Amino acid sequence: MVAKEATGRAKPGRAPAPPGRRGRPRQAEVARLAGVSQATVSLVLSGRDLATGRPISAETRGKVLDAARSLGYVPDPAASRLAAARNNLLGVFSFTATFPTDVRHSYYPFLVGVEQEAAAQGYDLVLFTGSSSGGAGASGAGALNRVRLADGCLFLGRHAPADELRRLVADDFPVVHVGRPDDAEGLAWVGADYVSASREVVTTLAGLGHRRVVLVREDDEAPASTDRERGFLDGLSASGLPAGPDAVFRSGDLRRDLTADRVSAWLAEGVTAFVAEETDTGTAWRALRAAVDAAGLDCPGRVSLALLGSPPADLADEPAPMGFDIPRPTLGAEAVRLLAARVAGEPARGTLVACAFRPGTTAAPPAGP
Amino acid sequence: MVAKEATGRAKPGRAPAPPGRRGRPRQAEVARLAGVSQATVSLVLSGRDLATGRPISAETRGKVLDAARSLGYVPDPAASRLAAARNNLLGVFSFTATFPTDVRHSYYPFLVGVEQEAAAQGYDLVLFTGSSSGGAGASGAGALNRVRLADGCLFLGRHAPADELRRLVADDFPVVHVGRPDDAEGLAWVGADYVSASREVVTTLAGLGHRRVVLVREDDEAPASTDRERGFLDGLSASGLPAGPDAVFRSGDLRRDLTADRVSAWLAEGVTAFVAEETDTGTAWRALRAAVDAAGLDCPGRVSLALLGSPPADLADEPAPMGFDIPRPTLGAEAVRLLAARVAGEPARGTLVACAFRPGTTAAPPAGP
DNA sequence: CGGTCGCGTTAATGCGCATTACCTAATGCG
DNA sequence: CGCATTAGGTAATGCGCATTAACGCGACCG
Repeated sequence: MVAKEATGRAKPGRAPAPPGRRGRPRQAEVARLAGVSQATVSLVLSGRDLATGRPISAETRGKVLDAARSLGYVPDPAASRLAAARNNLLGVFSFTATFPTDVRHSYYPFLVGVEQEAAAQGYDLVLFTGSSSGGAGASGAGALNRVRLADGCLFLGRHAPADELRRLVADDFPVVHVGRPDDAEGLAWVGADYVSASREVVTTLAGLGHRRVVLVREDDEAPASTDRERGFLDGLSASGLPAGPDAVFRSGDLRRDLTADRVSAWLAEGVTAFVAEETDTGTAWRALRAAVDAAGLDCPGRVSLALLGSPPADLADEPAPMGFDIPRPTLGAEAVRLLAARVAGEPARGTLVACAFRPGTTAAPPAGP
Repeated sequence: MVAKEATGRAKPGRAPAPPGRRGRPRQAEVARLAGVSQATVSLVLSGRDLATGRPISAETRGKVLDAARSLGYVPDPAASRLAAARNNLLGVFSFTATFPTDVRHSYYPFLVGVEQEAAAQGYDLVLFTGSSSGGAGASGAGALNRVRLADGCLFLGRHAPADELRRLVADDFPVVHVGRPDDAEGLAWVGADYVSASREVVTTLAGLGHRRVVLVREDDEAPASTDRERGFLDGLSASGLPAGPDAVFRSGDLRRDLTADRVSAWLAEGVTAFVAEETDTGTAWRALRAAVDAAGLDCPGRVSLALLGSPPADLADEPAPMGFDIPRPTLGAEAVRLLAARVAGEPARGTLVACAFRPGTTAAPPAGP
């Protein structure tokens, strides 16, 4: 029967019992007590017998269950996961440092959705911090490799090192980027639908009676900016309003260029509403408000204002501007759903999540002439 | 050399490559690439060669390290742990559901500290989702077991299933509870020092000239409540003020019992300041404010008020009450520090974290007679 | 110049569980 | 009654890593 005592070697490999494992009973002990084999214990306890048409007699089941209960058996997750070749872990990698307050405002609401959906899908979360030299890997090159310990990973933040990310994607490691990337080559992503949301803001203004609206934006080319502009222009067209180049005011230094005089001039030309893009610093919105205030204009009595996004945290007390909010929890949940699909083998794709329109109190029908 | 093809059996046990592991390189592959054995790879990567006086030549080290880097190797946490080692993962298990807004306010600030300190100590975090049917285990019995995958785990929330937690502790699994538990039997914990903070509030009031102060509290026996009362009474004694039983007003229904008349009566007796305990709902503070308002008393002109904690989120706009804030990030960081120590083998202990005194605008010297 | 170290490396082994090939007995079927 | 099934269970195997006895090979000693 047994026949391999060929080598008379001793037995190496015996490791000292690690903490947390001490007197814990194993399946083998349950098996001995129940008078069956370890394999049977595994089958019964995992319920795999019923599922896979591999019936175990009720009597045996009972004996095993009793034995397990009386010994207080609990499965070792490490062993389970090792044997099952999957660890039920989803990574969340954030490039932005954790400290800045402005990030926390977007990161944690997002995390709420991630957490909820991950739990629903049966995954636990591993948080990788881009800053600091966390975990095994340093922060330099190869830092992203840490995430391979999970079954898949979410990436947040604009400053993702493209090459390293590409490497992961090339290795077929399931990855989902949060925020539409510049170059979505084979990369799965979820993003907010700025185009539709911006369009809705504009059509709503048009519905209030505004015939000339101006968009105020910074001078960059981020997808987030161009999407908003596109939505803005779409909205104008859809409302039958002129969507020419003078409907957009673009400047690299809004604080300097967006003056009270400029605003007054627009009013004289028939402009009755202004729309600011959202940026992480809220520059456009601040400049717009400042200029309108300086011009002594009442809002929404004299001019209507809207913000294509949420106001910066420090302006949370002021009256809510018309605009839209990014449903961060939803975004997080959608990201997890997509990632789970990737892990399950589905191909990469991009997904847009609708934003929530916010009526606010800064818009009203235009004043009479 | 080889000699055990004795049994002509086929090879069972081969699991089909499941999703989620795909191209993840293993030590064996690194070994092949480097032209050494898997054991050598393990020795080099774990740095165990230097530590245990088992030197590996610099040349071999280099080859292994290069191979590992180029393959993007990361150890499998489950395998590491199974083989009696660490995986540089710390768990965070929260019992309270994550959704309720009131929880987010305390959970995420705490997480900020945890994250930062974990990164500093070289750990990554695993978020075990307590709510919902998370991870491998259901939410029922044995749900806590998932945490054994990590090297240790933080537990948040009051509703920790004592028996399961006890089991982990009994198995010598490193655990740190956040919040002083009712029964700290062998359990490591971190908590806020309500006693000292409450005392400071009282002595500050006394320093302003108040000679009679009343504490308003609900009728329960949570450590958080009794600690505050103790600190309150300590503060009175330390200031040479009467700390008799009539210095504490205790009621199961403050909204009903704490009336304007009652407050007026206290004033007539010479009371010039009131202190409310903090609860999750802010009941005591709300009731106190309502009564003072109803009595038409100016604060801090006529009476001084203080809150032994932070005001509830919905009252964040109102003037800040004198009191103290729980330094949640610090608490989180301290929890991680303690957990890391436990993982390293140090014995369990409890730790108190000092709260930050908040002057606020609701306290002033007592009005003249 | 044979024997011994010392050093570097490898082969073998097990952690606890899941999986599956195979085995035995009881039963069905023509 | 002989053979094919089915039911019920077991033995063997491997997941990926850490550990350690043993091995090979020069250097060094006597």
